[in-house]
Amino acid sequence: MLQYDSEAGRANGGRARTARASDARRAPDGLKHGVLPGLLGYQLRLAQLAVFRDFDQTMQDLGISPGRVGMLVLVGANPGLSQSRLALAVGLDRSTLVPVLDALERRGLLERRSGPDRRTNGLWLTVGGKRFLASVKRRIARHEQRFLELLTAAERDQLLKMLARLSA
Amino acid sequence: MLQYDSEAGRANGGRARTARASDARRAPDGLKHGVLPGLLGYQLRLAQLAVFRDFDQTMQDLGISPGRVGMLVLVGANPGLSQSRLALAVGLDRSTLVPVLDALERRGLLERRSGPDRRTNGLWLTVGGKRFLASVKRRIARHEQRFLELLTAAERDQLLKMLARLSA
DNA sequence: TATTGTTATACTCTATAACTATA
DNA sequence: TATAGTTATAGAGTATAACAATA
Repeated sequence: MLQYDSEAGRANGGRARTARASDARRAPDGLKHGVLPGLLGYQLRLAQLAVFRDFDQTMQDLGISPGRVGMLVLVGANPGLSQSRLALAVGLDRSTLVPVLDALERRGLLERRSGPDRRTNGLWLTVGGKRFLASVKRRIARHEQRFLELLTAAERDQLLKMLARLSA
Repeated sequence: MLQYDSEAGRANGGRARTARASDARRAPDGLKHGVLPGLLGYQLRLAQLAVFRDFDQTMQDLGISPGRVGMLVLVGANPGLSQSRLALAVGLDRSTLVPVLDALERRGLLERRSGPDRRTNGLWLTVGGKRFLASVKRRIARHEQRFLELLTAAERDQLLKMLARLSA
């Protein structure tokens, strides 16, 4: 799987290109992947795909995506949150959120109540939504565990810190 | 921005939940993000978004996505590659690839030539495609540089290794 | 005037199923 | 029968523009 692929070459400002070991080596699929394995964006993408694939399998029967779980968590942690604030927090346009919330409401996981302002909706988890979220959280813990097992505690801390630095 | 959000709780098999410092703290947007900042999948997603956002800006006038660049690199490194093998390598269905290749061919970046088999197309970069790819690679080098600057050389190696371990 | 939620619409990326031409 | 490429179609997920109600 490959969503990002390149050979960087001349990273050092005009000097002759330094061939890297990975440039000519063939991957398990018999193809040359060039410098890809050495590219941050590429490895980041592959790792993210692996983690999300496991997430999907973990949540299979619950039928919920990482993005939707994120919304439930935010509403759970910030009861009465408005749609616009939630949209901002999850990086979506507020119009995009409308059908998403419709679906979550139809599933009985959350509800829109009138907010402090007559323009505004406050978002709240239903009782069922809270129960659902608790179950999801337990599974997320197991899901995370599977990946954290691949790292030592020190590595785990370092990885999280480095990732946070990259996205800052 | 948030595509993945949760509070894990009980990661340790039934013992009482250990509250983490981040659980109640408010993020810069004034919202409680719960344990999110401590979740691997969440930080991975945020880092990937940041890197891809920078990639887009870097390639702005070239109008090419990470995924498309990956295809060009693979075709460049493996001339005569078949569509099916490319689809497999990039994790797409072979039917999905058809319109993508149509567009790249229309842009004059690659071409389908008859393959070893009369069912098969061989994919080749055009002269223009090679020139384009070379230009893209120079920009990728600068793009990568911006992120690698945030890490020491040792950290960079360690990060790439840890990411590879996660996706293995 | 500005903000909140909404609608209508469209674009991107992806998959599945069925087709054709080969093998 | 199986494989390579293609077509038609559909489903996520997202955005922009314009609107009504309210501030």
